[in-house]
Order: sequence, then structure tokens, then C-alpha cells
Amino acid sequence: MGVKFKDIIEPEIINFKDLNGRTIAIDAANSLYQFLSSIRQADGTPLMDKNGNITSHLSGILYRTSNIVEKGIKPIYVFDGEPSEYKENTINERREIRQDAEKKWKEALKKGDEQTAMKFAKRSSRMSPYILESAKELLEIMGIPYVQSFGEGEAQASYMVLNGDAWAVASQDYDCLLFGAKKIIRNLTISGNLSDLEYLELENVLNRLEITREQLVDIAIMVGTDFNPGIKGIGAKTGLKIVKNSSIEKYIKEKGIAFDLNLEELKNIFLNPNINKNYSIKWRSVDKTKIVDFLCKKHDFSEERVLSAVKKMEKLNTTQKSLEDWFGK
DNA sequence: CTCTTGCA
DNA sequence: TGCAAGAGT
Repeated sequence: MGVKFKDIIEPEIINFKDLNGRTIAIDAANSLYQFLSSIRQADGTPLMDKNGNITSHLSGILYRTSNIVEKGIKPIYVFDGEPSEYKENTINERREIRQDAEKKWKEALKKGDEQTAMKFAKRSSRMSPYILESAKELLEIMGIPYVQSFGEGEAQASYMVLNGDAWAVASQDYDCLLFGAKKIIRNLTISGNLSDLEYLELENVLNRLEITREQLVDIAIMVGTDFNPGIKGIGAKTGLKIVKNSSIEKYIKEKGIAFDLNLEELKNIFLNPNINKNYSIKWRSVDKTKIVDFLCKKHDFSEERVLSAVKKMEKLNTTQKSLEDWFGK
């Protein structure tokens, strides 16, 4: 879900033109989840091939990636590694929500209530090894690089921006701000107006709020993250006041709040994440034979549609990385 | 989510 | 050209 910062964040709006020539590190888990939950038939059934394998995520990767490449963007997908033990509660909670949603989806199907069925089908989406492996296989065939994180993908993607390998991170979650991503893009989609991409610069966010990244992390911990439940009754605005007028440590002590988790370890999840520094990034041209084999022959995609996406991919500049990512804006 | 089609 | 509706697998 990510940290709830909406009330204190004011995103800028940018255009696809502003991203021409830029390398963008895409949070793979975030994109895949979007595809799995939204690419469905009216009754909530995901797209599937003849053998019953889910293909919604492959459809999403193909069309979105080819579209952004056509717009001059050089994408890198960043996959999650092992979750922190602090995330266990969140993971269990999500599994329960999924299982409950699946039940309600089937019930609604029996009643013939498509709207309700769709609502719960979306919530039942789950990331399986098959989903991850087939997504990576497709990216390889498309010539799009991906990076395997040790831990959180958003932490890895944020580091890659810091390291000059990408210009910005694309994710729907604000967590990348906590991980230190200098630039973040939300809504990196082609649908809707072509000009309503949300854009955030960490430096601007911090300047406007008049706080440091460490303080932003403290607000997140009070509000609640994937790694801790937060303090009851504190939202982004109250959290902001606390870090400015006091501190998380003082606040806990003064109010006698039982905070069971190790605060330093929690902060370090964001401030000192485990990063895979041994990655290489290379764009190649899409393999036309392999993509037809994989998507059309194996997964029943229409050849006409696949080839028109392949055509869009041909705009990809396959040289290492653009200087704009270092010196741009 | 994205693509295609059809119609204003 | 823009929007709504339906299909994609």
C-alpha cells in the first residue's frame, strides 16, 4: 500500500515530453499488481491463455512498455527481493484480504452480480512465482533490462537514481521518497490525458515542508508503513507538526506510547537499505521471433497486436545510457 | 490497463 | 478529434 503522505505532498504535473530521453526505474511489483488487478473481463476473470495461465500482466507489460518506449523513455524494471521481517504483518494481512476477496468474488459470481464480482476480483490479485518469472521472460525478449533487488525494489530503484543509472523512479507509492529517490513519477501510464503524470522531487518536498529526509522517515513511521503499524491517531499533518516541534522519541516518551519495535532498525529500513550494487543495464532490440513464439504461440496473443507493439519498440535507443540522466534538469 | 471500433 | 463502450487472453 505504501505510506499515506497524500495530505502533505503536492505533486507537480508533467508531460511525457519532459521524459523524452530519460531512463526510468520502474517498480515492477507495483506495475504488475496494477496489471493483475485491472486487466480483467467484466466479471473479474483475468486474461488467460488456452491452458489457463494468467496473461493480464504480460498484456500490461507489452502495451505499457512499448508505449513509453515510443515516447522516448528508457525503462528499467526493478523487482523485489526478500522482504524484511518487519513486513511480515503486512504480508499476512494482505494474504487474508486476498483470500477473503476471492471468496466474495465467487459468491458475487454465483449471484450474477458482475460489479461486485469485479470489485473483489481486483482485490484478490496475487503475485505468484509464475507471474514474476513470465514477466522477466517477456522483458528479456523485449530487450528491456531488469534488476533483481536484495530487498525492497523501491529502495533499489531509489539507489539507482542516486547512482545516476536512472533519472527517476516510477511507482504509485510515496515510499521511494523515504528511500531517497531524488525524483519520482506517479501515473506513468498512457491512458487518460497524456499530460497528467505526477512528478515529485525529494528536495522540493523537503524544502517545502522544511524538514530533512530523516524527519520525513519519522513522520512515515508515526503514520504507519508496510513495516510498522504506526501510532494511532497520527496522520501526515500531525506527524509533520511533531517532527518540527518535538521528535518521535520525545513524543513517545511524553505521551507514554507503547512502541514495541526497535526505532533505529525501523529507520534503517529506509535510510540504510540493503542494495544490490552489482547490476548491469543494457537495452537490446526486441527479438521478433521470440516475442511471437512467447506471446502468440505460447500465450494466445493476437499476432497483429503484438507486431504493432514491436513496431513501437523500435524507437528504443540501445546504447548504454543517456547523459541526460546525469546532467538533465 | 490499453486497444479498437463506432459514432458525434 | 474526442469520447464511450467493449474486447483483449
